[in-house]
Amino acid sequence: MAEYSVKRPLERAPVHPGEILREDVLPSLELSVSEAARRLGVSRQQLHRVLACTHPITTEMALRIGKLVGNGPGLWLRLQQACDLWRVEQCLKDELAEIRPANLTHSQD
Amino acid sequence: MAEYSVKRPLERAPVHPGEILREDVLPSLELSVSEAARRLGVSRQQLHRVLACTHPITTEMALRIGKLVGNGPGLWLRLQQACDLWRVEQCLKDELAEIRPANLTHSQD
DNA sequence: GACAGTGTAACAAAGTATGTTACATTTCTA
DNA sequence: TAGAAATGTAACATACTTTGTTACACTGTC
Repeated sequence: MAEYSVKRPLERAPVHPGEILREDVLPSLELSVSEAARRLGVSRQQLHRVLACTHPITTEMALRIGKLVGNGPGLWLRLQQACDLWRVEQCLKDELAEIRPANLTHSQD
Repeated sequence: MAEYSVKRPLERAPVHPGEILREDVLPSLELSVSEAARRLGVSRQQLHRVLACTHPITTEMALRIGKLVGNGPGLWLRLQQACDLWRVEQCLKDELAEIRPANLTHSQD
């Protein structure tokens, strides 16, 4: 049986939302980078950085893109969060290993 | 009938995750602020800022807290994201109103 | 060839998360 | 009651990050 939505450590980095935006969304909307940036109200370079996956989709960016695309900010934020989580988890692996989970000293009353 | 999980603009700010941590989680674990900070590997002041809801739970913080509490980073990140979204949406309301949703010029082939 | 779109880089500016230090207040305890 | 520990609060410095601006080279297309 398949293990649906089982959370386990990812072995590869999640897809950056900028890639989806560049590969799928903008082409299907027939929007150029320049025009998309203009309509989003950000600079062309900033959008380019996101599409090149060198910069994250911030909360502000997610709101803008969600409005332009029409699906809201949720999807873009979730994708970005997965990327952040993976990256920070790598950097922090050693430090996290030293945090001992706290257990309740006695059951709730 | 209740409107389960219907996404509509929130009229009040969501609860900051620091409040839940301070009011419910740390007390039930019988952890003082100082000891929790020590076990999390952060400064007492930094944890205090989170508990006082003046600073956000970053991805790094969520990983630390999730490890200590035992439930993983997801819950804390979702709560924080809701706060971020609400705050940025307020500040950006005027700018977002000027973004016209892009519609497909013709149906997919 | 002119021109618009794109990729890339360097730089500055603004914001932010965090640690450190300091001090006052509260709470526990011996 | 005196002292110690925990807490709330503030100021400061540091490092990092997001963003805009400017500049330049490289495509395409008309």
